[in-house]
Amino acid sequence: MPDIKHFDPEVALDQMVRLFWERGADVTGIAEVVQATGLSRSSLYATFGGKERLQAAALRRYLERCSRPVFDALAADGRGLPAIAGFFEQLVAARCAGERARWGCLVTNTHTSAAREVSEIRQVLDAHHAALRAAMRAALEAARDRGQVRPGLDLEAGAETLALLAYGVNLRSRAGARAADLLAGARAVLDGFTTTEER
Amino acid sequence: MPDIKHFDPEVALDQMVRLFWERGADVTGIAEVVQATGLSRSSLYATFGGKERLQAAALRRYLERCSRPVFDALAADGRGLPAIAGFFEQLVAARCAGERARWGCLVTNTHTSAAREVSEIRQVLDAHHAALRAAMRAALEAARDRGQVRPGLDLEAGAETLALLAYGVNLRSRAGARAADLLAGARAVLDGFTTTEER
DNA sequence: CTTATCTTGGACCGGTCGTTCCAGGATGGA
DNA sequence: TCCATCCTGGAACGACCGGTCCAAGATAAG
Repeated sequence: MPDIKHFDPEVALDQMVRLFWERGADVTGIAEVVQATGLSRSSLYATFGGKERLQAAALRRYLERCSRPVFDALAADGRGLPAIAGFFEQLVAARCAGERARWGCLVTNTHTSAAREVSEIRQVLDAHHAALRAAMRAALEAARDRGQVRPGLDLEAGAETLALLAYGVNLRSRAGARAADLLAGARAVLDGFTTTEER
Repeated sequence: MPDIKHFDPEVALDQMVRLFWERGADVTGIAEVVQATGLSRSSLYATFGGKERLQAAALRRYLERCSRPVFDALAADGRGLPAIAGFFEQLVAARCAGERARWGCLVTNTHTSAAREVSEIRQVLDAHHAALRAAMRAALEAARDRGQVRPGLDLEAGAETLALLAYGVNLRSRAGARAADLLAGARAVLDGFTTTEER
């Protein structure tokens, strides 16, 4: 029958994620995508559509491949507050050191992108927030069941707090914040959620 | 002697702040600045320099006119935790309602801009963070002196926490977060900082 | 009024933007 | 092998980008 694609769309998506994440989607031209993926404009447009669709597809893939696994692990981790502390330690380490230091988080970065008005992209932003908040909520519930949490803490509000904190960490890390500051900021929140006995 | 400027540079700056803030500096072209200010390219370049200089000047003006007064008021407010609570209530209200709803914060938005690498701009980002953190620190000290703060709270870390939280609020508000969620998130942090008696 | 100096409007520059298009190559069933 | 179908490379599109330039206008000291 017809010809078949000469490339793997998922591999191409991974390369686009990397590009949009490091450089910023708004300031990345199609020519750069062509160069990074090795594809031609034709293949790009035939497979994904225009630039907004490209950005949306890359964002979805980031959520599924980078965010979701971490969220799922956090939600499934039964240790309670130590799991949340570990989440932030891993986060700060990934944002401030290694190959992706100072890249921030693609979802966080997209919050300020012009494309945030596109409904396809806004939906991913909202889905990300809901998933992050749900994972935090699950970890807080485990903490409450283990008696680690101070009485009177609203778990829903606490989950929102931790999500907002993660956005703050991602944002500041892209501008070169020091890991120690970010870690101390996260620890102060968790200490405030802890029972006096456990603290 | 020579001719004199036919416009007020500060008024023009205010119009640029508004433009960059609402639309995003990266995706705003010089032509839009020309239209918004009513100036010609010549006057723009003669007065401010190229686009990065424009962006830096607008960012500095935002800090001085929008951020600094609020920070100063917070630092001077002796009420302690209620002052911080009031800060977040005002912040959420300004970000989620009124003329500038969903604009976020120009400084927060600039953290993900391509121009964050420009040293002139990075300096403003860092200055903003230092000022915000110092104001939070001052308010926390007042709270400690009034016995509102739980024993063992590291004020420096707590100030960083509150600053990160503010960035999170600004970021999420630009994507349309609900005011109630943001407020609840802020309140949970402050509750965690409060002594059991005051809570 | 003249003159020196600065500002202003707007044409213009090369380059890049996102997008479209088509000729030619590759594919696999008949 | 032939053919219908799809994919690919690359040229080309108009629009816009940030930046430069200069003639004409405005200004105020002499």
